[in-house]
Amino acid sequence: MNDTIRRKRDAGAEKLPAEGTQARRFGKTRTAQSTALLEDYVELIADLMASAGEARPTDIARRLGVSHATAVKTIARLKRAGLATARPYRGVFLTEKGQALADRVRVRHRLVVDVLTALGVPAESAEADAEGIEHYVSEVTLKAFAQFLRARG
Amino acid sequence: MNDTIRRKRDAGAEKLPAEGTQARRFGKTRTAQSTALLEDYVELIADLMASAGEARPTDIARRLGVSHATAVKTIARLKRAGLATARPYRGVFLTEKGQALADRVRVRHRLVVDVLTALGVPAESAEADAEGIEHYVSEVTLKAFAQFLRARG
DNA sequence: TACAAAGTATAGCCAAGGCTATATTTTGAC
DNA sequence: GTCAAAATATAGCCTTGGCTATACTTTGTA
Repeated sequence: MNDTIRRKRDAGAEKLPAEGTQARRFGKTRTAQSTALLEDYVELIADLMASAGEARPTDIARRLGVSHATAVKTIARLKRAGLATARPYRGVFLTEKGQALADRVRVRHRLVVDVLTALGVPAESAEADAEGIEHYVSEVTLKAFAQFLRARG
Repeated sequence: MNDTIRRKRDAGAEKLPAEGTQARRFGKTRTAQSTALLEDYVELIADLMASAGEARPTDIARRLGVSHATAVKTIARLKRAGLATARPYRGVFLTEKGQALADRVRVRHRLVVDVLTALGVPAESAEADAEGIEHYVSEVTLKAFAQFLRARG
């Protein structure tokens, strides 16, 4: 029908901001998403081990709001990633690597929640939002957060 | 071999914190992930329309760092979601709904970047991290951010 | 005007992350 | 010691979001 668009297809093309930069940025975000779930699992497993003495697929599933089948499948991924060990019907355990990740995640989570709270976000929202936000906070930003909290006393 | 675990399988079970709450929290995070990508696309399309006068699959793909095929497929999803319209070989346009979403996303993005910057995060990191963070900031938190920036002048 | 290059679309593949339904194992109670 | 219930595992299916390879339009230029 009409072809108002497409007339001069490269008009303004060179005016676009550096695509490379943004592409890399988005790319990183995508990668972060794939690790976010594993981080959640590792965090939760460490939590369950500490509070209940063991981490069972059923508890993990319930806490994450997914089916046990899904939990089991993801635990298999954790094993493949070298973050956890598990033998059939015998519970899940974190490897050293998994424990290290859990520690890092826990610290980061705390920091994000504290910053949100310091900014005036209600505790409940801070906890809920941190669950999503924490996976996308870089080391640099994390340092700035810590600094901010320290300065603020 | 050993069965140290599993001995008393419900020990401490009732000591676990309210699973319902956390399950819902994680559940929300999952849902947010599925909309995050569409938000990115809508945001970018609006940006391209404004800066280049049109939004073409190839440009979208390049800016997002994905293949054109992936971009085309996701654009189809945008159409299904009622956020965009597109006819073969004729570019992508936002619907009213899509434009409204783009506006909301843009405002939110700005707010997140500004808050990060105010906290001392370097501009580049702030931009990069905001790309991931913004999708997980609730309305309540957004309000707190705005308030914080206002109070801080 | 014809044609090559650029852009666009489609098909078919893969892994992740979700589900339900169907085994199988373990456990605790009888 | 049996056996039912609970937990666990497996199989098969779906959607999303990525890819490459291949085919088809559009466009600008020779």
